[in-house]
Amino acid sequence: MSKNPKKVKTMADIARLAGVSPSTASRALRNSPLISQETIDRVKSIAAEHAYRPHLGARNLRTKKSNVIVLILPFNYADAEVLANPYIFKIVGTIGSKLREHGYDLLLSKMDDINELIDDRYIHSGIAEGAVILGRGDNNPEKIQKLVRTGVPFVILGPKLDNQNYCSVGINNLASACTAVKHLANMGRRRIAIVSDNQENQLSEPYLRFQGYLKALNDLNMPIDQNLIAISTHSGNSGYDAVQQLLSTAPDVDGIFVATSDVVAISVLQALKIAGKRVPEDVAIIGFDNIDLCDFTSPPLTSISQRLQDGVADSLVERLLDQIKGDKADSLMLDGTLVIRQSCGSLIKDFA
Amino acid sequence: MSKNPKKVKTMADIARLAGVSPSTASRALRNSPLISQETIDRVKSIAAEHAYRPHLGARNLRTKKSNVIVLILPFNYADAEVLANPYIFKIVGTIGSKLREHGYDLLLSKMDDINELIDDRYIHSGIAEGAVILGRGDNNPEKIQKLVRTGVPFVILGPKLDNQNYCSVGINNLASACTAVKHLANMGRRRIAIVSDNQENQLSEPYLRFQGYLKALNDLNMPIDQNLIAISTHSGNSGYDAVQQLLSTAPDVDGIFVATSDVVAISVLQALKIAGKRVPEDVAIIGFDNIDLCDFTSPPLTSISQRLQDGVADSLVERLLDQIKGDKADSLMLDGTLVIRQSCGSLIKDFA
DNA sequence: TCGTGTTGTGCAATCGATTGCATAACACTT
DNA sequence: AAGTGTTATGCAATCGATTGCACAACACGA
Repeated sequence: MSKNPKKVKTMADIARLAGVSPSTASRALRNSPLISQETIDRVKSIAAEHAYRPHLGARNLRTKKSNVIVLILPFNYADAEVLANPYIFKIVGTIGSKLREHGYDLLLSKMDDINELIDDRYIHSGIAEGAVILGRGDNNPEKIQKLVRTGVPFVILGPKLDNQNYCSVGINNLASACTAVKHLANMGRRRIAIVSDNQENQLSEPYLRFQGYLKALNDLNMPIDQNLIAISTHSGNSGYDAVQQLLSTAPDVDGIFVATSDVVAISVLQALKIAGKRVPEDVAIIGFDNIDLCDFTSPPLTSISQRLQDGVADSLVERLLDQIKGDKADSLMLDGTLVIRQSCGSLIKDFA
Repeated sequence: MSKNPKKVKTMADIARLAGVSPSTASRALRNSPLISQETIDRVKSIAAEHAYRPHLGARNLRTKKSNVIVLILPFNYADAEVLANPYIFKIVGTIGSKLREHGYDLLLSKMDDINELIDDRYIHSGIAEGAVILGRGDNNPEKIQKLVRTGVPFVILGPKLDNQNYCSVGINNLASACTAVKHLANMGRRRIAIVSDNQENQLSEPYLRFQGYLKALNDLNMPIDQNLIAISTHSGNSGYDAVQQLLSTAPDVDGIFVATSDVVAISVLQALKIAGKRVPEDVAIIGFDNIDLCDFTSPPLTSISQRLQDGVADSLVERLLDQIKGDKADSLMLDGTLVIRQSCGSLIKDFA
């Protein structure tokens, strides 16, 4: 509309055009009760006419807010393996959506060095106000404690640990794994294997899931057999190796809990078929994450939902914003939900 | 180390401790040749001792740089359908990784209103310096032209259109689709169907892929049969409906080019199996995107690679940074690569 | 000894919006 | 008419780092 909108950039320009001071213009644009309605209307209409937008960098500098949250991904950007997991993507989308409702943008980062990233590079430098950390990854407790001491607001997506002095939101990995394994047993499986990834870190999710597996067997008075334990990476083809191993060491395996992820579970499914096993007739499978694709494998894959849409994302965002406001935030741990499809041999279609 | 690191926050603090002026401190920290080596060393060691980090918001305000690029996702954050597509995630990871190498961070956004987002909310307000737009989405050419006129640096990931006056980087969708269909024909298929999504926008990728399908049939002197044309959404189960339709209107279909995405192609694969069709013996399939999962379906899915890792991401980032520097950037359109696996009935394992 | 360079530093303005404080304009009471 | 409020506005400092310009200190040749 206007001939040269390029000329009008700052609030001072708007103020000049409206015949008021910059402070009045600032207040008018923010509907300050200090300013008369007449002035507010005039300033606003001039601002609108020139498509004026405040410079958020300048505002942020003054107000010490940035309206940005860093999202720390549990891996290197270039790490195609884990990045290919649709579950991570779902997390990004769901949490991003919630944060946006509160006026926050999401900045992507990776977990090369959690201290460097959060403390120095992002928060103290004014880029972001807080962080969402997707899982503890390989970070040892000391590293997280260093982060806690900086006072940076953050929430970790993951299970709550014993004596934890920071905020996390997630599902009970141990209990959920236990539920999955017990379900396989309830369906009549007696030789239940686990496929899991690196458990070096005793506080990690893989470790907790493995403990859940052990607990279930223990509760059921079933023996623990090393031949039924296989290790995977997060790669989409690591299920092949795991199946090969299991079929050679325990050819009578009749159930597999794939604790790593659904992505690996799907490759386990394929590998079993290639090996001539029927799923679920010969071998039942349960995965972890409940990705959308579970509905479309054959047979559809039973899996544990981390309840992103169903409490976790909302609570996580709420608790992060609480901390930014200066309040303390408690951790939250929900029970995972077993979403039953055909791969586990159940006839039940859905499970409350 | 130091007793109260909290007290030292700004460059003025460092300057005071070093006994120099803030300007000298600033120059020292940036290795200005104006400052003596002795002073540089002293200032730097004091800064290091106090773990000082410059406030990037303040720097950005002064230098008018933000080192942030907005990534416009081709859908609403909350739109689970498309978000579940692992291909999008791969894009984010690959482009994010490249940008990081150049010191840029990635801010996520969605394409609710391309004008609002880029022109007002991000670039002119100083949050970001440029944008990467994942596909043209539903934006009509006028909208993109408005964006062009604002002078905002951006690159669209997608094919180059005729008479295009802005920068895009991507593969030739029409030619790639044509290649796929011709490959099916070369494998002896004579009743080749297409599953494609919304083609309302005549400049969109679905439209171009459909044109490629028509061109291939035309080049091969094969008839165009409306019964061989099915529409899908991006949902992971929309392949079911498409297959149902095709099998009823054209029961003799022996090849399907799933132009929408591999995610849909996978559901087409499942649907065919449920319908009792063997793949590739009865029906051959080719998908689009070449997602990692293609290796793990049964049979593995032949697909068209958009060459993200292989030219597209690098070129896109390079051209965006050129524009930010003030240079013009040409568009680039590569040929997609047909990655041959078993689903198309080929015996060839890989294709150069 | 007086210019003329060279080198190193500091002053103060700047980026653009916000905000504490002062004050002007006006009404209204006693 | 003087005093007390109320309402609306402007001045100037501020957030923290950067940078053009001025200038001090010193060396050097003439």
